[in-house]
Amino acid sequence: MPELPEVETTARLLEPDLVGRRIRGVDVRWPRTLGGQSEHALREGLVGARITTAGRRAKYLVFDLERGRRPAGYLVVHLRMSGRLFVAPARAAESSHLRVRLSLDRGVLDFDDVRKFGRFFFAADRDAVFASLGPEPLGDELDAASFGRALRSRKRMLKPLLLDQTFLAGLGNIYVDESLFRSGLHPLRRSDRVPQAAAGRLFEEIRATLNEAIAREGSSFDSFYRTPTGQPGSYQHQFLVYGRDGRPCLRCGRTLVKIVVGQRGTHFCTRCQPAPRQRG
DNA sequence: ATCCTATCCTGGCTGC
DNA sequence: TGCAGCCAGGATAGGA
Repeated sequence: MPELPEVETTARLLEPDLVGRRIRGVDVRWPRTLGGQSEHALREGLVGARITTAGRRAKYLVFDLERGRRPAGYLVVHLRMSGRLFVAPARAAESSHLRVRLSLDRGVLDFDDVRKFGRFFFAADRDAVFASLGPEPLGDELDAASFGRALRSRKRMLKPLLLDQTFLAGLGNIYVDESLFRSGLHPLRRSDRVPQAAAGRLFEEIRATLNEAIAREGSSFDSFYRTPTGQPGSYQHQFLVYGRDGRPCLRCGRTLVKIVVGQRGTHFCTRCQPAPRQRG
């Protein structure tokens, strides 16, 4: 599933083909992909604009637009579960679940999305879109001490808290499970009962996990995530716990387990991640 | 404040 | 073989 590393990879690989391109036309095949925005508004925002950057905020792809050297809003895309964004030659065959196509001055930008959860829209104001997002785990506004303070300021289980994009922006189910295992923290531990040393460890393991996943262009273990070049990522080969329930822990050998927390499959080792005492 | 559930969706899988 | 039913999951909304 596209989380921070997959979105970062998508932005990086799209950049050379997209930056400098001018948008000529907009073709919407599944209107709900616009998330309530009208097709007219999308067209008004995009047609004639030039793409000047390919970046990421949390799990959103963000493309700066310009008209005559003046900033002119943003193209914002969220891949959600199964979205794929890639540049193709203008006459290439359409992918099987095409939702939006932008005609460019060179080729097309296609948004393909099997499950239709993805979003693709124009935003005049970037802050309005991202107002409720928490800090970037790889950004410089956060360090181990402030992350520890943030954990202590909440009274939630670690797993749902780390998935909460208003608390920390960019983690999803896979990288939360991996980071908790690497930190030796049980997913049901209460955030305000994590000692500072362990909080600092968690912070560093989150960053290390994300950086390692970016270096391998993300994780591809089902038919969904592929980079814009169509290649799978390779971080799935590094998974320590995700999807490994029933198999031995690579650290201690105990059989890994899977439970459901907040309706999310949660994978961990009962020995390496000891259960919290009493209720948290 | 936090938790829980439902919603959106489809393809792939299980079980009969 | 066919088919019904279930599952995965990011974000969000509404209720407890």
